[in-house]
Amino acid sequence: MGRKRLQESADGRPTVHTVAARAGVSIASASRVLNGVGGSPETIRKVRAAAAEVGYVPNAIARSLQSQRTGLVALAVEDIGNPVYVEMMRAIESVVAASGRQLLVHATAGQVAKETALLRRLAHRYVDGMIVSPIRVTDDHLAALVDSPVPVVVVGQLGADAPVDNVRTDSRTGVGLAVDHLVAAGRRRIGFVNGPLDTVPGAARDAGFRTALAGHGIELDERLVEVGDFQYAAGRAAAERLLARARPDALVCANDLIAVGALHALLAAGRRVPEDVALVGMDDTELARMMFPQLSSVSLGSAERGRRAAELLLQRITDPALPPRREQVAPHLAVRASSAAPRPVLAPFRRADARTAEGALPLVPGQPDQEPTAPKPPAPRTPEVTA
Amino acid sequence: MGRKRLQESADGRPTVHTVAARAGVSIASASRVLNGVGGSPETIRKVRAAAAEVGYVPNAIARSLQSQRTGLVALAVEDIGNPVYVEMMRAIESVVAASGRQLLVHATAGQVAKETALLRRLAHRYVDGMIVSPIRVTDDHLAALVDSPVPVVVVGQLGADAPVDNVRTDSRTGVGLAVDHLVAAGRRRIGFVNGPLDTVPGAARDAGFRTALAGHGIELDERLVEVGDFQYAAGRAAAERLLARARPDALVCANDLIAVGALHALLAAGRRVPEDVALVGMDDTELARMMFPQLSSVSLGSAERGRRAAELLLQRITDPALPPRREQVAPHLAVRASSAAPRPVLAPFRRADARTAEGALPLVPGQPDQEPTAPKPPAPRTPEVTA
DNA sequence: CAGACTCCCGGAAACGTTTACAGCAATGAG
DNA sequence: CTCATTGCTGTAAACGTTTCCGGGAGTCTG
Repeated sequence: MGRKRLQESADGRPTVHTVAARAGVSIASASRVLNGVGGSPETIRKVRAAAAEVGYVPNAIARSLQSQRTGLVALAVEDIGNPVYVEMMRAIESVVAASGRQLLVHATAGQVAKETALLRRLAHRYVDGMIVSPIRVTDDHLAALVDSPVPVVVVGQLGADAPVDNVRTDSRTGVGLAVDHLVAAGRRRIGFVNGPLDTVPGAARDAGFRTALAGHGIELDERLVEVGDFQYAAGRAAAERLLARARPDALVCANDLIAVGALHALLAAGRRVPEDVALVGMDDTELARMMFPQLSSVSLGSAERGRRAAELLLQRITDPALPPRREQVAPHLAVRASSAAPRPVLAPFRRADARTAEGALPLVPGQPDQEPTAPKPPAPRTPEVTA
Repeated sequence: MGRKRLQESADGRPTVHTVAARAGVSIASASRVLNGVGGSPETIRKVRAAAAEVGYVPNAIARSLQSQRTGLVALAVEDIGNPVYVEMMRAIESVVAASGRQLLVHATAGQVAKETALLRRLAHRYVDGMIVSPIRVTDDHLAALVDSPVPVVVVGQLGADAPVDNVRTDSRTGVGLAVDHLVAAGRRRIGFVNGPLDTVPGAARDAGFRTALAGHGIELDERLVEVGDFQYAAGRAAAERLLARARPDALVCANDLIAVGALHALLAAGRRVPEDVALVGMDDTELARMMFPQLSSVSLGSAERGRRAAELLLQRITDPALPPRREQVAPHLAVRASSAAPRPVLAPFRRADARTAEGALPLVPGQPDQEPTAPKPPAPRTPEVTA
């Protein structure tokens, strides 16, 4: 004869069978009581007691198999050390939590393979949906996204035709805001420290920088452009390379981590910020405000993008038939001390290293930021919680 | 008659039944082929083809129900915005990934209820194990940890008797290292900006600070102690309160975020760092190196703790019968520019506010750190048990 | 050529839960 | 007093996979 049907799970933990047997009722009754639907007072008492005695804890996997949902939502980002993703994550979390679900985060370290694998694994029903923010988008990627078994929302640029829910910003324009601001402040030798050009944001920002300079009739000196990756150390190294061969009077950085690296490089090289070199970062993370001087930064609305992505996802989870949607969040510039001092120039700018010191404001951090300058609050969006 | 047994899942996606039917084989054969075990060449061909045609993707939930494992490991931390957790996470991730599993992160925002809920939910079998790093430990908490249905490893202090795998550091001693260093550099009016005292690390660091001062025969001026929380903004505010009522010549901060806040407060108040006030943070995160001047910081070995915790967890997953283990990682101090200038004092220190400026090194960031000075405090500090 | 061995296959049971359905007792109305 | 209604209950069928087991065909050995 076969192994007698036990009432415990393989590893010895109690199951609903255990509880039912102990309470002297059927598993159906036990399950009902445990879920709080139905049951006579007496049955409820017995089942509750039995469950407590054996320390019953339901197996969520089994429950999910039956109910076809897990109550979990995943977020896959490239680098969880980048504060921009932290802000995004917080925004997503609050929306997701409000729906009674739980958010799980996975860092992909920008490896396409890893990210695709995650999709192909988690998405195999471990989660009810996921939000991914890829910085490189390959065809493989796209394919995995398009026929994902669970709803997916992408934060970031994606081919216009991709039938995937998508929340993006316009970082080309964003870079333009920074350049406009610097030009208005009299800066002309504007440098750019970017991330890898084979990433979506890297390419967009490069294009934005060139377009913006051209728009002001400034010819680009290629020695003023340097590329690293989107991290602090690489940003600093890239800025050092740039400073070794050129004398910018302003630097635009492709994100705040790079900007912090550049700030360090500048100070170490004895340049004053903003008097000698004005500095503008991107993403407008908390990090920008933590620096001294506080960094001007182009906000790409990461919290807002996160919030909207989460809402899109929840909608799609409840109604998978929805057509693919695309939303856009406008960038805006937060001017702070690192670029606030107008460069006192009288005549058409000539000598790049004719720097003056006076005229620079004695900027003290702690002053309220002169918040968003540019395309003022994009829309009457619902008030956002995050900073 | 009842609904005919369909070969598709409820939501219309193909199942192994679909594939088997289409390939003209049994589900057992289909499953075998899909898992790469057995199958004749012909069968393999047919099944593969069928799977590709219908776009079959296995349901991981069902698989997990059968195999009793998910291949997922969760990490629950309080604040994912704190770089110390990012470092820990990276270390854990690399160990976990090497074992073929995937790491999921959940931020609990320090809410006990949330964390316990996570435990009670994820732990109900969604993951094969989890690492949690609670900053507040309640009885509820402890109970949830002890009888978690899946293996749990705690990073942080826990009652000595708790039968839970546990990797800790000794932050009492850690604070002592900072104080020793500052005293050796001639500082006497040493302030302390701490996190909440009702947290485990907050309490431990407070005790460490008091003990260390006493060890040097320095009487503690309570005005030099201030409390916020473990974030940047609160740290800055706390430092401002402290500076408004006292004139420290050094500040120890309970973590690097607070230290950055304090740095900001100091610079805004016109104090030079390190000439006027030496500054030491804790956790030795990347953030400390990103500041200008770079911050001295007490490393609590977060990456190492993460790595060890992950190893402990993997061991326990494979062998749940292991007795509870406890490991400890020793703190050490990284001295950098923010505290490197010895305060030039000749005679036994007298007047607390008799500060001098000369003698301070013109410290340039970017110099190699004078790495770990000493797990070498004056007295062999009590190796610390619980907090 | 017979027997043993190997390989592949399909049926069916399991993983632990939820839930449709039907039976049954108690209650209320007429 | 009868019948319909209500409220619980238990049986059993799902959810989609993996895997044990027995049977059949083919191959090798003696």
